[in-house]
Amino acid sequence: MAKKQLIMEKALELFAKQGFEATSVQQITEYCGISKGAFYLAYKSKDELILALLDHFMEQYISDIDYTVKNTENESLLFSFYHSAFQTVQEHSNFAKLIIKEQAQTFNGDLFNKMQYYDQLLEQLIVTLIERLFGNTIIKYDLVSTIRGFMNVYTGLLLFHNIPFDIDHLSRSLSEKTKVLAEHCTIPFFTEEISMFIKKHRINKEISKGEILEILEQKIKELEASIEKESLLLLREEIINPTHHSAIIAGLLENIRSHPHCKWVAYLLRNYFGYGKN
Amino acid sequence: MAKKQLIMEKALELFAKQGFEATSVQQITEYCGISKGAFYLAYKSKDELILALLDHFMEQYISDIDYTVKNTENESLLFSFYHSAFQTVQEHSNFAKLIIKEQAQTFNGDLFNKMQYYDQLLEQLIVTLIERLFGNTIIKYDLVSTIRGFMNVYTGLLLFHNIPFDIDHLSRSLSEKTKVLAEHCTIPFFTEEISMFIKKHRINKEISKGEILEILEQKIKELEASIEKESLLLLREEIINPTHHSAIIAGLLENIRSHPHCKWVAYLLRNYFGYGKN
DNA sequence: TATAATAATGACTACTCGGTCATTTGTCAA
DNA sequence: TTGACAAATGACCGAGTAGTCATTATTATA
Repeated sequence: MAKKQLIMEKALELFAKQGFEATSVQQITEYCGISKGAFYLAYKSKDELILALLDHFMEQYISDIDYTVKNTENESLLFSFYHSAFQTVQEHSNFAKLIIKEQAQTFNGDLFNKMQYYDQLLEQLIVTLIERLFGNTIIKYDLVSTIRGFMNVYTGLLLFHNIPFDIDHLSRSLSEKTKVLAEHCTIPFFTEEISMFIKKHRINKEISKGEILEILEQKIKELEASIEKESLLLLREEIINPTHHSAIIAGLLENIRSHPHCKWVAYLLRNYFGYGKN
Repeated sequence: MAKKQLIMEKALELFAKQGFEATSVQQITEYCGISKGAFYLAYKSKDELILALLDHFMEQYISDIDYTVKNTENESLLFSFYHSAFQTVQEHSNFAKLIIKEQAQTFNGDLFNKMQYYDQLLEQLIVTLIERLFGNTIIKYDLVSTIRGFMNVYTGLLLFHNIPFDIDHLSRSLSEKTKVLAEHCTIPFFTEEISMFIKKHRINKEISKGEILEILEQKIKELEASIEKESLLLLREEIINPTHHSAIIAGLLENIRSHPHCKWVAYLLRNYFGYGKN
């Protein structure tokens, strides 16, 4: 599906410049050098393209950060977290621009739900990170919001001013800020009550064992014979009939973690098997 | 111009729900119970309405915060700043929602410039606030970004989750966080170099004496005889031919500061006369 | 080379948008 | 009651939209 990829890449460029609404299918097809019909052979609609685009990048973003968080010692955890996040932002700056611009502004129902879903995944990641570092501090949920605030603001600067940006330095600065807040703050805004209230008003989309198997199945079909495919097959067996040592599973997950098409399924499996340094 | 006001209010409701693009003039006129023609008698175009709306609310927002900052002792300055900001957000929640949703996402040139302009005014306000409290600390510009991050995140929560929101408590919590950062952080991200770089890439729209006089003139025409009008007339004299004591000017500014139609001109004059507690 | 299967085309439809303007309605003073 | 002026109307216009589909081009197979 080289055509799908082409469309996605070119469309992303236009979306980043102009936004979803303001970019017409016509414009996309012209920019790709294909016909309108060809577009609709690849994607059923403009909306489908947008949703596919969102999935493609958010899955990478989340799974990259997740891997980093799960495989870093506490000492450098905050630094690595920020670094990984900003790294991905810089690599996929067009997508990041698009997300910032479109933010909550989307009124398309499906799109909104998807965004919220990935948003919650990121939040969950941050929560576990904080719990690992600071335990059940009273300002746990304040720290979550604070970290998100840092990420928002500095991501905006990174993307919309062409500053000579030193991500290493930024990450060091932000992890100091986070630690300082964690150690010295005494007045939380989020009470347990309020955070429960927010949690309740969420749609929790848990991914079931069946769904994971489905995604696994599909990825197995996509790949040709390779270490990755082998690993996926073994991991499938392991889900259906758990037999192996956790070290073996960890190794199998390691095999697939950096393959672009496997990142997401690796993320899902890490969570399924409860794998991680914590 | 009751018609203009009606349109603005009703349109704001729709914009907050759906965004600028997604709201048609048709829809606005139906919601107002007027005809399309009537709409175009009040505003030359949809864009003009949007710009007018932005001016109307941002002028209030900025001048309210400015007044608070300029008239609060250092001790409670941070608290008052946050409180004033969140207060206004809560009062004009529809407008705030709109701003958050539309954020940088706007591709209309004029609109973008206006947003950036008000953005810079707010930033300038925060900078002077920080200078007053912490002097020329090395993390001055980091604090600015941090504060903006706090405002963004918690404003989002305030608006999009119907939490029982205690603004007093929130403001106390955030001012503690800000102080903690100011006192304990040692690794600034913003070097003097970077902040200069950003400053350079800005369009600085200074408001001239002439422009202030123009705005004054117009406001004088708008008002009927009243203390406010009287004060405006005296202030105009003062600009053209400065004679009075600064205490008198302060008093005159106080006279007009809370009148909705004068807030903006009061803000401009406060800056023109260099009035403030600092 | 002939045939079947697949990929790609772009004119076309049905619709929505912002904006216009000839016409009608409402409101005064004479 | 009349006439003059202002306020308000909504059918209409041109431009642009997402999506369709009969037709044509390309490729693979026999």
